[in-house]
Amino acid sequence: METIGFEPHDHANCIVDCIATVDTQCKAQGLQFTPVRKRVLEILLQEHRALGAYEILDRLREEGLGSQPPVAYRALDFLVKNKFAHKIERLNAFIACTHPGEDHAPVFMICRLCNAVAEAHTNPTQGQLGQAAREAGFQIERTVVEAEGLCPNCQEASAA
Amino acid sequence: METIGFEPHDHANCIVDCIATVDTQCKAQGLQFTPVRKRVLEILLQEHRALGAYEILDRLREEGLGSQPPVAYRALDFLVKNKFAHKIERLNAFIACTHPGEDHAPVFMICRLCNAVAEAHTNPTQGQLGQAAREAGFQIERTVVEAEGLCPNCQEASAA
DNA sequence: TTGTTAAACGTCATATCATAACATATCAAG
DNA sequence: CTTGATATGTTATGATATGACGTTTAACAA
Repeated sequence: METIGFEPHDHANCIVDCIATVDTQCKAQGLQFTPVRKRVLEILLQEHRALGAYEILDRLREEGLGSQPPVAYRALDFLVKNKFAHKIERLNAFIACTHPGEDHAPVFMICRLCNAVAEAHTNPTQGQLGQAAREAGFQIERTVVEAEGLCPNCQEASAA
Repeated sequence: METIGFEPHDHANCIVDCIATVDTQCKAQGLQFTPVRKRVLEILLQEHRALGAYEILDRLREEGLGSQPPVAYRALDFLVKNKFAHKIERLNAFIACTHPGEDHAPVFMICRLCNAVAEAHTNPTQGQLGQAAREAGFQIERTVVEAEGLCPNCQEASAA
């Protein structure tokens, strides 16, 4: 289980790499990685926090890439559907995926102070949720797993 | 780990019992279980599915108990804050708790066909989410765990 | 009982999040 | 270079949620 989000890292590189990976995957799968879609993913990648659709729309508008809500929502739908981004249900907001395109069941940790969001992965059929589902005879198709609390940096800051 | 929601049960009784339990707990904790709050909980208990705030508001309006959104939202806030009800983030909707007042970390299974919602409990600090949090140094305060899929009844129905 | 204060309620207005519908434009394949 | 599918631009509206403020009610001490 690896987690990306709270530690410092080579951010410029992470953006470039991620865009390149998605580009490759779109070509391989016959998906159109259009300018709006690419720009939305770049905007998401620039922050390791969740952005609301209208925050994204504001930036697109400044750049002349679209000014109406459906423009942002359609790009986000594309990214989410293809697992290049995720929706954080608790925040009604979106975040770039740290493992673009891989079929996975993400788990999020949301810092309530700095709004950073870290993504980790689990196997949904294992663990307590999987056990509860088996006991209930429930067939899981998708999972939403989000924890709110304090990231390591903000724990230190608030202890001081 | 016990789960309530997909099996048939004595529903009238479950409503009465739950209201009585909440009533007792409110008295013990000095909370005001007002008519609007009680009625909202009853409305939620009548269904084992999640109801939107405006669905609840519609019913309150029919009964003359309030007609503006804040009436419903304030009652729901009270119920959620005191763990007498939960918000299902994935649906932006609310459901009565099956273990009113107990301090617990609920887990939900949402049937995408019949919209039934079952609640189970886990220990958030254990399991894969707890492990991911420990590895990341993240301090969990609240969790949102929701699975979407098919309940036992709808699996049978769709297999037929 | 009454005065005081905190909590709850009624209401209006508005903020925030999201999509339906339809016309136009672009792209990939035959 | 046409055709069909996909993507975009735009208008309008639907759905979810909260801020603000005045009034009412409840809890409680004097």
